[in-house]
Amino acid sequence: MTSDRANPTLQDVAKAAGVSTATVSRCLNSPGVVVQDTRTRVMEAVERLGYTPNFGARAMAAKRTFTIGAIIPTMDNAIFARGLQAFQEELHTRGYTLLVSSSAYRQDVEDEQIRALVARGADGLLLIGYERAPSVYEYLARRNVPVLIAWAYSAGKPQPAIGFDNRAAMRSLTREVLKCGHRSIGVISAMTKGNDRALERVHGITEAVTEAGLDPADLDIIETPYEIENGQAAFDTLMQRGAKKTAIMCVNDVLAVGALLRARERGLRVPEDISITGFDDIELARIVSPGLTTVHVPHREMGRKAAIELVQMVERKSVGVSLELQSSLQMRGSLGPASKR
Amino acid sequence: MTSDRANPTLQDVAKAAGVSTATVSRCLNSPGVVVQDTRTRVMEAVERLGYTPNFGARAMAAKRTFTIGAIIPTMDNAIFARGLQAFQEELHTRGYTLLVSSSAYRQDVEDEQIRALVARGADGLLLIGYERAPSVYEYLARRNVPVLIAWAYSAGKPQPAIGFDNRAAMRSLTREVLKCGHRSIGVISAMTKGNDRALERVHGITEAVTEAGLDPADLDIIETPYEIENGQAAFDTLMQRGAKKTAIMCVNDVLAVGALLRARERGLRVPEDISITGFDDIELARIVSPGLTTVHVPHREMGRKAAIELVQMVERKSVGVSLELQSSLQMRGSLGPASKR
DNA sequence: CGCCTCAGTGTAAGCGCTTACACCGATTCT
DNA sequence: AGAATCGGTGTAAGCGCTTACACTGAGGCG
Repeated sequence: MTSDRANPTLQDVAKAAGVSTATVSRCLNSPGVVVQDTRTRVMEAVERLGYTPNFGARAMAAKRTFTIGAIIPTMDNAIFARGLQAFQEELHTRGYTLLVSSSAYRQDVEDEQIRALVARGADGLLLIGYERAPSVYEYLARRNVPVLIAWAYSAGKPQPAIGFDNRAAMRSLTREVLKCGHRSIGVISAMTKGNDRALERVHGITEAVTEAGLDPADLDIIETPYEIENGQAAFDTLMQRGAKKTAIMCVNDVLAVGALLRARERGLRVPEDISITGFDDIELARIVSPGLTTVHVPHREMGRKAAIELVQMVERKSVGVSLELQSSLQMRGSLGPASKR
Repeated sequence: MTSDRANPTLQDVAKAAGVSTATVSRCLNSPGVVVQDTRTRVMEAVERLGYTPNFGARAMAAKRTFTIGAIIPTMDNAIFARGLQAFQEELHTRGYTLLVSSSAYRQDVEDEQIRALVARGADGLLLIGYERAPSVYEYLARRNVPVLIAWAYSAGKPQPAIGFDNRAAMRSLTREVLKCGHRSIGVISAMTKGNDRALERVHGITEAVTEAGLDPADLDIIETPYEIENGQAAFDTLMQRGAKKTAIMCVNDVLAVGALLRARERGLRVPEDISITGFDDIELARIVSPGLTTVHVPHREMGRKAAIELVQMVERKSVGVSLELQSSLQMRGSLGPASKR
């Protein structure tokens, strides 16, 4: 039965090496405690049989999986990719494996995937942004699974997070835009429902505008899903309605690139005829011409530090501390003085 | 003990609902077989306790996980993202969950991750390209885990695959380049070690060149890792050595974009002074200006069909059939007539 | 009216692994 | 020399779940 064609088990290895299952297990998990001679014999049997431990069984017995789960809104573009890559690398050096799912920016999907990852025994979870149903946090707390929020940071939130202040960053960028003399500004936002990063960024714009003594109601704001095409379409809409804009601020680079492309297609010169700004500083931002003025986010640093902190939490060496990283303005060619009409 | 603060188990639910564990299990897995009344009682208990089945235990007992694993070379750029997204979506509609890891283009890492996914009970695996150690295929065969190859297709390989003929596609693109009068061609390839797609593409170029009666030895080929920066550096190298090139063919869009940027930085006009081509037709290709002439790959279709076939294989309704998809040339501005010196 | 059938449920045997505890022979100490 | 110690190994009890099989009572049948 046990030596059945198929999957060798600990039993099989033990038998093959002439030791007990306990010894085999020890060879695999704490080799130091087994004497050299036995160990080589066991390892050889492992090799010969092509044995791979059954993860489920192991997790069940050990109550640890050395697995971290991450759920990102999308894999479709590069925003999360860089940070996640760094996250994974750091995790790897610490002996953890990363499991990733993407929620397609849908809260119900995210919910489902959180449960899936927990059920799979994820020792900890990395989630993007704060906004989700309280029941989700309750569930996680009850299951005692540490969670770290990334890509966002707001003082005063109960959840540990590592990220930057989306609102403040956008505020500074907006100040620059205003400094260039722009007064009629269009805003292309991602869908803010369930996406607190986008919402914070929009807030940053309105705050800066207000602070400059302007009426934020004059901002022409449009919300659209996260695709280049939508950036293009939104740009059209914005140009067709209301006062003539001299600047378009986008809450992320993908939408900004869409706007930029469309501007070019419409024969507008950037920034002479119209300025465009983004957020995130993904690769695209420096590829397009003119380069996109945007907010630079320390993706890799964030990923790396998130990994470090989350592992601490998982190993109960930390209850979760928040960390605010600094974003910075990345000035490129797409922002210029407001065109005098 | 069982009602311990922490994770409710089947036991707990059973007790709370006043039924046996078997009944709870049945409610969860084949609700049809349980009478309405009991079922609602159980479901209510499940809800109340916030119960989530332990995946490991379930996998161990049922020998099925409804999980598919995929290992891609990188998440760092968009090549695999689109196809993977489609793959995941299709999987989801069929009740499967996708687990993704990235191997950073390293075979040893891939190897490790294959084992990790198998250990986690992946019912099937999606792998990119054919090239890997035979021992890996043996391992998978022994463990009886269905594997589907994607992003590549070569007739005559034993493994089922879904993809396109990288070599033939590059051959046609090269023919176009030759048709434009280019005779001195530089090639920027990704590292071909362990990356059969890149190698095939290079072969495609040499074949087309040979077929045109030229000497493939005149091709100036350079290999470099997969980053925009490297494309830029490679472009410099290529321009500095050997005969003056009129066209640079890159085995993928990322490198091509790097080359394009550098060309621009060096004050070269594309395509008047130099032509540049890519491969993959990722988003970047249409963002840059001039747009990149490249090979369009049906990413989403590939992802979707891969999911369908792999599920068939996992459910033992197919032993794995290969499917060749058609790629097509995507002509944009970056390819033009050879500059007459 | 007793027997068979069958739908609905319970019982219990694993699935493959980790680990507390027991055990044993070889040192080391007094 | 005998006791205490200790490193190396085996024994066996779960971990939480699925499922073959056993059981029970209600309805249909002759």
